[in-house]
Amino acid sequence: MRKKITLKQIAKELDVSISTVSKALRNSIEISEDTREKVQAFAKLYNYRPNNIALSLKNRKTKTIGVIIPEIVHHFFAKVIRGIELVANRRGYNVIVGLSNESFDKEVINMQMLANGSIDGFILSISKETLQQQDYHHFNETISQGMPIVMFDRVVNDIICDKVIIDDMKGSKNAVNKLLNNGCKHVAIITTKDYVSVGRLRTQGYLEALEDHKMIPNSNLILKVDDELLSEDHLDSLEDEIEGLFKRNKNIDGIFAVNELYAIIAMKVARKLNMKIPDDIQVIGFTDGVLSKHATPSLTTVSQHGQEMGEKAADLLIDKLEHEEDEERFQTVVIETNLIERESTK
Amino acid sequence: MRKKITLKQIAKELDVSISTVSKALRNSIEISEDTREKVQAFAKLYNYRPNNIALSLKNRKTKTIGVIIPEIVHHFFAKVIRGIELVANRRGYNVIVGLSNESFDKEVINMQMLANGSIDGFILSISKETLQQQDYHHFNETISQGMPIVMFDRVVNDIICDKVIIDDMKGSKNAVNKLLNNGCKHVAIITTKDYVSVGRLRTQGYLEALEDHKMIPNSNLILKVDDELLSEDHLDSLEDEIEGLFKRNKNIDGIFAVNELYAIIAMKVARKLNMKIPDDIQVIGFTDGVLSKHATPSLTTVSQHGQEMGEKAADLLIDKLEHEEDEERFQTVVIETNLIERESTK
DNA sequence: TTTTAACACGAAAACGTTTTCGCGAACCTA
DNA sequence: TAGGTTCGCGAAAACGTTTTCGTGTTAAAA
Repeated sequence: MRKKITLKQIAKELDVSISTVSKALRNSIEISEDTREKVQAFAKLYNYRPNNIALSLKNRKTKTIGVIIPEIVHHFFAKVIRGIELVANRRGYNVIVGLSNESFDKEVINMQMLANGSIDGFILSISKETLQQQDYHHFNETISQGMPIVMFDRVVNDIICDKVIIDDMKGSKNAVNKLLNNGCKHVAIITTKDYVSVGRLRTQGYLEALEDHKMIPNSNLILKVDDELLSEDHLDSLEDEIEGLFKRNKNIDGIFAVNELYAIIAMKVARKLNMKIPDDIQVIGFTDGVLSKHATPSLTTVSQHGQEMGEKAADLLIDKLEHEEDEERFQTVVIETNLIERESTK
Repeated sequence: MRKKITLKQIAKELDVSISTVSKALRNSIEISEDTREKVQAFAKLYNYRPNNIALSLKNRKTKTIGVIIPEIVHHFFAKVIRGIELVANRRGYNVIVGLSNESFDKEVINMQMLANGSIDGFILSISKETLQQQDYHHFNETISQGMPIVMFDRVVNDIICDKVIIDDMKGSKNAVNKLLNNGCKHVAIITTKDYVSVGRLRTQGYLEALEDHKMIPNSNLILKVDDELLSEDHLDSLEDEIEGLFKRNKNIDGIFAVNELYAIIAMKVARKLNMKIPDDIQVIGFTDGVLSKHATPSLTTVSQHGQEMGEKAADLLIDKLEHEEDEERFQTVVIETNLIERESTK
């Protein structure tokens, strides 16, 4: 077992000083060609690589960015990470991942674990519990210590930092417009409780689309699902809720769901009730995941461009890290959504 | 903006030495109660936290583990990461993620980026390209530098290290047995080219199950899909290939697919050809992902327990990191698969 | 030959910790 | 009072780098 070699060991072997070795490896003109070649040959032979930790300590930057997300087994977040990793790597950064698991405490702990020198900045999406409790002190503290944060998707106005979001309202408005233009007269929405900002905004988009079409929203057609239902065991009761929605409103001919799963389950229920998709009922979901693409019929959906969000977030963060100039200028980047039309709409 | 405070600054403020501050914070008995309280109060006030990088350098361990996977937008790998993160966090470790994107070069580069002091050990699953080229020097070099590796799922015998795998052969044998016991007479398999070890093993399990039932394998019923087809654009040709399989073998009444997507597409094709599932044809997939659960009909599948694999891998690695004793003993842990029966089988 | 300049290299500090060792002061024991 | 303990604290080394500055040797200029 050959442990990693250090400058000191090279210096000793070659009977020169550490400084000389360091300079020789960095091709300093201070060092004679002779010595330089000797040192470089030796270093190559022993496969010398500078120790990252030592560099981090010296430079007081780690070239590592911390990513805190609520959940990783999730198509959207996975895509975001892929985007982050892509540009981080391209720009010479590593990515540390922490999962909050939608819990406030885990979010705080994870951030503390990383904020003590391990990383140069954060990219994160806020956990549901944090959104619910509206306790953002850990974000503000981190920022006030001079560590930049870029938030994506689930953001909040109270925190002043760079943000990457989609226009949830516009995206869902487009989707609902599509349904209405396709002739739907009774479009229902399956959404979440309001404290999830994206749920609230998407509901708003739905309402605006109706308004534009001079239609009066019918509260019976708005189903606000309790988020807990997403935990695996409760899928059945989610199904029941949706079935209830259909049965109470026999005339439903369009469904807009604020996420993929809701839409898929809605389609399942529709099928069970012998409604033909898209003839009797048209369905649009949000977030383009693997389910939308491979469901039968495949699902028309609002694409969120997770990877692009990740890339943009990473670029914003690294820009901030590398140019202290515009330290105090924060931007909110809006990624355009688009409607991917598939078989669930006409 | 209050930058993070250091021992040195505390020492200066309180007019004591750095050593005293350090000891006081760690409750050393060397320090008088007076001083201790004074220091701790000050530290608390300024929210002092030891700098991780400095600790890493001093202790020559980073309490960070590096994870290299081929792809993150993938249910199975995401589950593994979740498992890794879970126990890593519980045991005081961070997780750095690198994506090889199924490329040999990116795998090598990623490992080099991390192996220079950034992490204490690796957990990884080998990229397809690496498997194809059978070039494992980067693994061996890393190991010979004294950095432990735990491999999961896609492993290879040539490398001596801890491994976490499933019994692919047994899992698929069970699945095919299920089909045969359910009365299928002509079971086809949709698998990958042989260089993907898991594909090869699963094919072998299929053959063994046939043999156990005294059935003679029919090469027409074995479809080896070129992996490139998985790249998004080629889904259509994958569908065509499967349709060809069905049309050439009108008597197929069972399908075993070595992954979820192949199974889903097979079901799609079957439906297109007006075959009823599970009456005319029964289908079983591999890897329990979101598609299997939410497809219609839902898919019977061999569950791979990704999260458990991740947890086990992390435990193995951290055990090795923290107990140098059994440094030279390596184990291969086999996680049991089980068949999740759903609507696609009788 | 003397002064100057260029050259080649080494010493040391710094990044932020922890820990070993040493040392002075105060206290106790004989 | 002399010697020994205990107490409380500080100096310094170490982890592995990079970089600034100083210094001795040699070659060029006067």
